[in-house]
Amino acid sequence: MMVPDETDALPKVVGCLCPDPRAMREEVMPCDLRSEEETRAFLQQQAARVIAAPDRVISQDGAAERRCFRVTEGIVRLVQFYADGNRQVTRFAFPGDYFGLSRAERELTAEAVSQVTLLEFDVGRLQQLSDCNPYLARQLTSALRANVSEATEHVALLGRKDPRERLAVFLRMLHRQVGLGDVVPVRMPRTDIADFIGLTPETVSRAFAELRRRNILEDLDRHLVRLDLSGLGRLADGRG
Amino acid sequence: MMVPDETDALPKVVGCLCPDPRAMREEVMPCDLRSEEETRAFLQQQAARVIAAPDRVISQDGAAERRCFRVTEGIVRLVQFYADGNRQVTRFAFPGDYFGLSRAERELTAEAVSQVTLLEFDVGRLQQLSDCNPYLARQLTSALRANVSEATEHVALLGRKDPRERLAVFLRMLHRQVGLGDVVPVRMPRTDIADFIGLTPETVSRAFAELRRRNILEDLDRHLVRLDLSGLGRLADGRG
DNA sequence: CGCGCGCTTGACTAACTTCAAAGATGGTGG
DNA sequence: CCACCATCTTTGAAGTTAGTCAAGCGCGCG
Repeated sequence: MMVPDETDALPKVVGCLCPDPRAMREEVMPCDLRSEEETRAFLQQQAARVIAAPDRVISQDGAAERRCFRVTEGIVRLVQFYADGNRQVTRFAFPGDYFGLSRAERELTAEAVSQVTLLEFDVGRLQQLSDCNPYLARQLTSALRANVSEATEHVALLGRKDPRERLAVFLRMLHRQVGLGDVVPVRMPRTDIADFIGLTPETVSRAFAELRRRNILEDLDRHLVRLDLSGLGRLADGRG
Repeated sequence: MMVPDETDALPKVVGCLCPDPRAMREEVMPCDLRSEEETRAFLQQQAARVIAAPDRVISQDGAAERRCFRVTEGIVRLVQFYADGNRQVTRFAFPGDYFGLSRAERELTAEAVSQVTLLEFDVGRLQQLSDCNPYLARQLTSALRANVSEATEHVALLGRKDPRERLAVFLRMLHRQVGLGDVVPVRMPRTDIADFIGLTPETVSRAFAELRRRNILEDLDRHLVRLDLSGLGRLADGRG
């Protein structure tokens, strides 16, 4: 759903600027915060806590115009639904990740993959706060940069790779975000992986089989795999 | 190419913070800038001017570790090269766009599509400046948000769409960025479009033919097309 | 213990890529 | 000014690969 009026374009700087914080003196000013810890604590107060059970919708299709979230626990998937019933999983958000910072992400549907807890913010408010607090400002730009990096890698994954390579890149991303040594918990179902890497669940299953056969992947448990990281990297980079 | 040490993670806030700009008093402080215009002018001074002829490399494969750019004129493509000779065009940058703000983008190769002029910055320096100048800070976060939105749309394009739909989404993106009414200049060659939307040049050509046949697209000139925007939108959204 | 859901595997089909060649286009030099 | 050449684009035919349809398996839950 397009919302042409709401863009990511440069907004006018209004409200709380650093040198001029007199307007809202009755509350604790973000300008007064002198450390990351204080900033974090202050943010907690600004946020609403949200809990969602697996497969529940957290925010729907742009209905939450101005809300963004920070994942505290669990995994969230951001999904684009198409008229023909197809889905595109655009992103998985893990603990610590923000989502909804950009317009395009707010137009997606956010669903809980696992049991999830979140903090919910108003984007505009967050932006205002970050004008006068460099700690928050850096946290937001950092989140956005990570977001761009991930999306860039996702694009590379989807563009010109065969199923094995796609799965390899996906598992490498997963490893980077939630890996413990060479062990990675794979909590999302095959259908979510399929809609993330642009394949059908059947093809994903075959790709898993192929990685097992090549001894790049070994199942430790239903939702836990051990990876040969160098082999995985070679495959992911198209040198496997 | 992975550079594990250089991440998009939250950096420590050091150097120029708003309330404490005493350290570097001999030069004009960004904190002193009171408007977007002054900020823009100041930035110009901070930047190196770069010119590149069509198909010339602007920055290679992460060699420019800390440099980012702002396009002044022309079109830039950000490309990922694979061992097998394949390419993925990750992004086209148009006048006004920044690129290289995130780690992943700096690891790509930037090439001129057309004759190009750019401003070149040091990312860290830009970050520092933005700590004390909310105008610049907003410009950067705005650029990053736009970046995320575009990448998100690109992912949706690549995931679950047939060639006609991919081309439709691409043309809609192009229209949004450089369109004039229902006319859009398409300056990049078919091979670049192909590597952007994850198809071969032949398939792109066939997709163009299909759009022409459906009267969604009409050639005005070699590099200029007129679009039926509503038809294009339907097709792009999978309702065509 | 049995049912349901998700994952896996197999056979067939459809779609995109590949390979090949002809048709435009623009730039250069005679 | 026109002809020629290199490059890019379009079109056609054959080949691969992932999608589709269908059935079987296994794990977890009631």
